[in-house]
Amino acid sequence: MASDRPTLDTVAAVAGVSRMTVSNAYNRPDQLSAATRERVLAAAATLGYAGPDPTAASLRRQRTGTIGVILTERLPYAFTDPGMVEILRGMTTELSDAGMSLLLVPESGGEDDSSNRTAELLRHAMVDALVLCSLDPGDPAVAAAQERKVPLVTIGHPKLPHVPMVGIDNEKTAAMVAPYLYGLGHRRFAVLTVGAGIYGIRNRPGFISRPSGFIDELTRLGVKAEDVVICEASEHSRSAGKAAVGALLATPTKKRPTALFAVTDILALGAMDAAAGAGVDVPGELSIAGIDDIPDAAAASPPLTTIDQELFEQGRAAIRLALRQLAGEPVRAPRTKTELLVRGSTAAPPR
Amino acid sequence: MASDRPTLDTVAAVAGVSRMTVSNAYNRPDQLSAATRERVLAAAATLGYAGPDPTAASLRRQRTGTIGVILTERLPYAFTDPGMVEILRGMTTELSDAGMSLLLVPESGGEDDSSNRTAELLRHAMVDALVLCSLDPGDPAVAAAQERKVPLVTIGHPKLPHVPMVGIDNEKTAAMVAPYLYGLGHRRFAVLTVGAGIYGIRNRPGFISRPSGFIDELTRLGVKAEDVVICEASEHSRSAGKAAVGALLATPTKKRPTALFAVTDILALGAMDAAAGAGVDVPGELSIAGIDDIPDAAAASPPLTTIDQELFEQGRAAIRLALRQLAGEPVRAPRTKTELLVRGSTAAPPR
DNA sequence: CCTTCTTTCTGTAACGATACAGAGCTTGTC
DNA sequence: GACAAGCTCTGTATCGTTACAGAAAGAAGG
Repeated sequence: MASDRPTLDTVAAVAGVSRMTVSNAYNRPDQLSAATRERVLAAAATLGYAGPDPTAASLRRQRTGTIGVILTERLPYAFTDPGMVEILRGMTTELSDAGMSLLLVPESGGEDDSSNRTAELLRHAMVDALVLCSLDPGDPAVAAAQERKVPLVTIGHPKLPHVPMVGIDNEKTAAMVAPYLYGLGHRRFAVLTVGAGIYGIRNRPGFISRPSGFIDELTRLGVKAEDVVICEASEHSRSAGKAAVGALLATPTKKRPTALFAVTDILALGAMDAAAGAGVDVPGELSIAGIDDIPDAAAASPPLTTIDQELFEQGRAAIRLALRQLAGEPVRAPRTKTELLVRGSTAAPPR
Repeated sequence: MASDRPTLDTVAAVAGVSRMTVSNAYNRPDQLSAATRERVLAAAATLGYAGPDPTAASLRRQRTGTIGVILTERLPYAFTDPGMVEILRGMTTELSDAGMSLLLVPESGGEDDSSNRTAELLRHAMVDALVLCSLDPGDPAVAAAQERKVPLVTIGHPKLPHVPMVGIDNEKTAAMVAPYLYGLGHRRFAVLTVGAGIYGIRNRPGFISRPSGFIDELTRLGVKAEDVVICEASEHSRSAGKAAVGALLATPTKKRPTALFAVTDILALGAMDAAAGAGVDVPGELSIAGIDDIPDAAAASPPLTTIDQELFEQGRAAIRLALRQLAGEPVRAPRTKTELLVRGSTAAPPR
């Protein structure tokens, strides 16, 4: 039955007009008479013409109408992270306004092989610009993205030359929590982060720099290193966060830290789950604070004290920067505000 | 400085080889000697060649390596819906394995104008196949998608001729909740759904068919229509769900329904928020059940009784069906399992 | 030494559209 | 009636690749 797909020429021949007229019928209705246009569209309908081929049109137009995004973790993992989802939401908001689409490039495979696969996918991605989201500077995807020679924007990390970056200073932001908890009277602390080099999941820079920023600040306040316990989750998830503080909660009350700083809200919520399970009162016996202010943070009970880093706005800003580069306008990276939101999960230590 | 972008020809000339050899250097390393390949790549590096243009390559190859997704709601809204996110997660899982990318087509603009805009974007989307997610049959995006003449898959709705559909039977699924609650002893019910024709947000078919499936089943069990109160949220969000049951909770205890069925977990959680705020004990004074089994459902307190409809698997299945069509293999829509998960938010009515 | 493979590389012919510049033909104006 | 100004419509020249078929040259085999 159906032989080859009809093209503009096929339609043009049937409608008895030139190929350009058919093209105009789709793209510039004002360039031809209504009568001709209808005749062309009728011919197209008869032939089952699907409309101008988007790929061919993009090639000719030299633009794709798409912005690509590379996320830290493998794509399916990214969707389990409310913080990432919030960034994506911000990006799509801005893209909606611009009438552009979003291309999510997955990380296929795992282990070391992923380097080649990702680079390969990136090479074939039809995009006008790329946004790199919290990638490790050494990630092969970063190099592959740079080779593409399209406008680039990074979120969180890494800072590349000539590439605008959106995000917060992880060390400084984490450091904000220290004086607050110290001021409440806490002297024994725990830090919950994701362990380095976890199989199958790449580490976000924040998993290293946030703990150190927090601890450095504590040190400055006079807290001794031995009074800071570090808990490492096996991955960035609520359940892993819960599991990671199990041992901590099992230590005798006298010795146990009275405040826990989790480097993300996900982990903080996991810690709250663990506390609830172990019968440890939050904030009565243990204060918990996080970073991100994901939607679940405020809805938790007690509501989680955290630092809002405007993830939604970061997503918007990233796309805006990409669009500005495409338009040839000058770009300068915006400052992202961070604000400590004191809620119910933190209080003075017991006694 | 930088004049025109170098192309394959430019590189070929500099490396002293034919254009095809340069192409092969990138795509088929086994088709040329290692020495030549290095020479070519060196020339490319010198020229600042970004690699073969993905759009041109796609045109020639007649495939994009991308599957497009159209979601019910405007894209930014979709990311606030954990159910949608779960479906997306499933889709990306399957796409990762296939080494393909995901294109999210936004709904730009709002109001009626959106019809044209969406169709327009769909027309330019460079994809090998499209997945339509819970769209209303009358949505202009549905027609636009069909005109594209690429393999199609729908999730949830609508059922289109020759298009495989993934999803559950909304009426039957909702009907499963009725005998369970009735069996617990409940006789006065409330249904929480999203009101029809809300501005700026299109309605998913489930918002209509689920309430009717539930109510029909109740009727069959002998419950009178006057003993079923319908609450309509202004949009599909937790807070709107909370607001929508405010009046309900304010009614005198004697008259108040003892069981509430929310057509989605989001709404159910909103109802739980409202109950908590109004001091109504769940499940002591009010049983609440939802549909979806989103991650937050199990984590809620009390954990939410709901129906698992395997959203993650639905996402995977949709992509699998699309890929199978692309491969020219026969497709048949899979059955999605639904299972009532009885948790802590439902119990026998008071007294 | 001739034949038959391999290996390595090259030309030609699409892939399916759009930008741009202009060609006819009306219409309007004085 | 001549000339400018619109409106429609048409050719030509790319956009930057890859598929395919084969050519040239050296290796292997008898």
